[in-house]
Amino acid sequence: MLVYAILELLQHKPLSGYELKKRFSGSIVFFWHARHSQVYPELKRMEKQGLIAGTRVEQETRPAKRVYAITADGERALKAWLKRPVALQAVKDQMMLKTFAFHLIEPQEAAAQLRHHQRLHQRRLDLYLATRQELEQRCGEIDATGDPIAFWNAVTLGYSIELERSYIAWCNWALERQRRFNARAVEANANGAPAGGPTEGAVG
Amino acid sequence: MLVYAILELLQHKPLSGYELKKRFSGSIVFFWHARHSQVYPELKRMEKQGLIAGTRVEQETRPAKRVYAITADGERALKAWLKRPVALQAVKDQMMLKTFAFHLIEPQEAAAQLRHHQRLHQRRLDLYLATRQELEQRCGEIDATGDPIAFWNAVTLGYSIELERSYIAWCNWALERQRRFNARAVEANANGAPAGGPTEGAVG
DNA sequence: CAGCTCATGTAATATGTTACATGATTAG
DNA sequence: CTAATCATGTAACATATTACATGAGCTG
Repeated sequence: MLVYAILELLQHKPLSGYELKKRFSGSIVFFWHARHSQVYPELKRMEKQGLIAGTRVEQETRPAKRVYAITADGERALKAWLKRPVALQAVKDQMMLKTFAFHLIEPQEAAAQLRHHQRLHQRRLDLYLATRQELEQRCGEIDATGDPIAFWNAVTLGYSIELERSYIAWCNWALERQRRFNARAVEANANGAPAGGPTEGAVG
Repeated sequence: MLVYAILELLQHKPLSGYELKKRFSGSIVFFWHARHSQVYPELKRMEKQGLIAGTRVEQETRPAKRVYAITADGERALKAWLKRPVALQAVKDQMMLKTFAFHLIEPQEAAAQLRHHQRLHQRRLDLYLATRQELEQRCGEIDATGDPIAFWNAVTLGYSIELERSYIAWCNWALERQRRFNARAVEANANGAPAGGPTEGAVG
């Protein structure tokens, strides 16, 4: 997949490994990322395959760099991939893995984790919203300008924003449900009834 | 991470590698998964570390199996991990990576991809909803029973469901936006104005 | 000259996927 | 007897992270 992420970035304009790495901290990083230790070897492999072509570029004030441009072969490969249907991706979510076992820790600790996580996602949401503002300022009303690059950029950004909002809303919902759950448990305890042991078959 | 996923599953009851693999197709698979080729070696490593203990169990009608139980050390490790705050996870989304470059393919092809993807997520949502129904039937009104295992199971399931709904809604939104975008482009074309070239700086 | 950014790499390790491989038992 | 399920593994490969390593040139 990294191959295609790189081809996408080079399709806009030729870039060096270092510049590519920085683009992976730009808008594409919202749904794909890579470290330079992965990018440099990948560029060499791609050049050997003929998907990209590198040229050494001397600079006046900075050290020389190796700039890669996408080739005709590279563009064909990219377009072919774009047309192949994606399979459903498996979800991997550490926070959910933890939450699934929150019955093992104290309720207030679980709540703290949820609040902490909510703050992190709120910060990320703020970043995304700022990015969208920037995009809109640079490109104006996107539907009006008719620029398809800006258009699809806005569409993916819209997804990223929705995702963060979902996460934040889920944290709120989970906290609220937990409050109600704990209140009932305390109430049941006060009435002398046990709070309920583990239910066989809840998992699986 | 796989270590903790396995510890979580073994915390409920001892399981063999084969049974574990199957649990990874149960409710936990909605946010974590692993193949048997990863599970078996991991179990050996964990046993060497003393987090779990395996016993050979003979069976009457089936081949013998090796059942692993969590140890006191394993439980400590699991609880310690649960209390450590999670870092924000990087998003990796193939569909978004593609969508970001949809300006390179025909609009109707892009739309087909979006519709296809929406169908896949709808199927997954249906599975999740069925799972929730099952859970509610088995455990009754969860807040009432007071079972914390079932409670957190329901909370994570709620997230999975929300996630799929977000994706489906996003597909609809993207398709609708694309229709409007294309309509304007056609209109602009009819008026003799070009539909707008690539905008420098839309990416980065 | 100390610390920063630019620029590019390698090595060790960890994680994850696909394919290969084996053998028991059961149901039809 | 044949296909399916139960049960467990290894090997090769692909992907990704962390740490190590170097050196140019600019800024204060």
